[in-house]
Amino acid sequence: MNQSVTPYHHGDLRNCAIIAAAELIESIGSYDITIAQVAKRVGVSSPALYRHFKDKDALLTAVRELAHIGIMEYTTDAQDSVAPGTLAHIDALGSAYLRFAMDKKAFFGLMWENHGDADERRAEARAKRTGFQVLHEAIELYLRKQRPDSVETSLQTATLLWSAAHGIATLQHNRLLDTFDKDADAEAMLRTASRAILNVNI
Amino acid sequence: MNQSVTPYHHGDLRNCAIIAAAELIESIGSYDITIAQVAKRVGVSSPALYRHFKDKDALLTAVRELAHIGIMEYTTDAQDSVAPGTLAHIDALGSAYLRFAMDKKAFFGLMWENHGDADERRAEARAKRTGFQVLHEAIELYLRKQRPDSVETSLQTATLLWSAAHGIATLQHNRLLDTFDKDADAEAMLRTASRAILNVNI
DNA sequence: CTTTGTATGTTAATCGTGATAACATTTAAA
DNA sequence: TTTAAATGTTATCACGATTAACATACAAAG
Repeated sequence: MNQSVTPYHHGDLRNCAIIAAAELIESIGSYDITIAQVAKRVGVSSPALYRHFKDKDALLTAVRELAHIGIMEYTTDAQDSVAPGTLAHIDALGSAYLRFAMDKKAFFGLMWENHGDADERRAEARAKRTGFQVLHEAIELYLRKQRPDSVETSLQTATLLWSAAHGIATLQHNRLLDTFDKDADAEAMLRTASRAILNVNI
Repeated sequence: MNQSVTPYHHGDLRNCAIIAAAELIESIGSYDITIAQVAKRVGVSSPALYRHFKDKDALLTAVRELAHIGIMEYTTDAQDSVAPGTLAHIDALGSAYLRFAMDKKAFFGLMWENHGDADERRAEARAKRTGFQVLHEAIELYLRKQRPDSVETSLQTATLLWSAAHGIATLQHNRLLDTFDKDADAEAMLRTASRAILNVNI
């Protein structure tokens, strides 16, 4: 006869908690959230979350995974409209990175926090490497076509370009680009950097 | 007749607290410190610190100022041994930035946390701009001598080079350079980036 | 079916930490 | 001196992360 309202067992608490945490982070624009807030959002008591996450950091690590998926979506979308291995392809990847950093500020910040135990760290490093490889392949393809004599430097070039993109994204994220150059345009900067590093005349 | 041991009034608590906090941060390699730890280190009760700092963040902001001074020292030292406006000068500045990031990991991380109220933010932005101007001047001088037709781009160039340096420093700080390219060498990367962005043949 | 163990929730309680309140001691100015 | 302003001290709070102790549901085994 019980109308089965809010059953004792949630059924999918782990996933719901991760999503709730992500929504919360997005809505307040900061990853400074509390377990209690997440629990409340899912409609469960705080300690319940500890059945699914070792500690608060483990929950945030799970959210970081979502963030990685999110940035990967931006990346994938960006690639849809460009020809593989072109300069436009590389630009699109950079642009996607910068847009993710600005659109999802809190997630972007969270992704580069490094906490968590050794295993979590390893898993994250893997996720980042996977993202990196997309850029690496685009650059390798580009070099193969345009600068075949420089193909063997593709890894270093990709690492350098990622660094440049990351630096621009991070400084913009901290509102420092404006501080240095009030007319700074992150995307234009990255295009300039790409061309310089790929040694292409504008 | 009192042997004046630990007088009631400390005398210079504000400064001592800042230094104690900095030492603590350096010693544990993290800026995740507590007011109580700092108070204990100075030999005073926790609430005493609140007579000198609005809150914990205000203390950390003060430590950040020290960090800015520290990076400025690295920068100044770096300039001593190079001729102004040369490529070597620019390299030296970049190298100083990277070395500070690795030598003083916790401080470097702390410097880019952005918390604090509006005033504190403004003060920090000013400090960062001051540091930036050192690079900007070096680049302007360099361009004036080597690429006079590009002098008017000095601000954009400086902003871009800072971004590259920051990206490299940050990724190295997070152990990601190794993840992407196990043979990555931060200083070499930055030199490559500088030359590419300044459009100089190696 | 029931029994029973495991998974998963709940409420109560602990503990660390930032912050404030209320009170004490110095210092310095009137 | 007397008094006000600074600067310390010892309670105390509030909050948030955990953990403890207990409760309920589900699922496998007899």
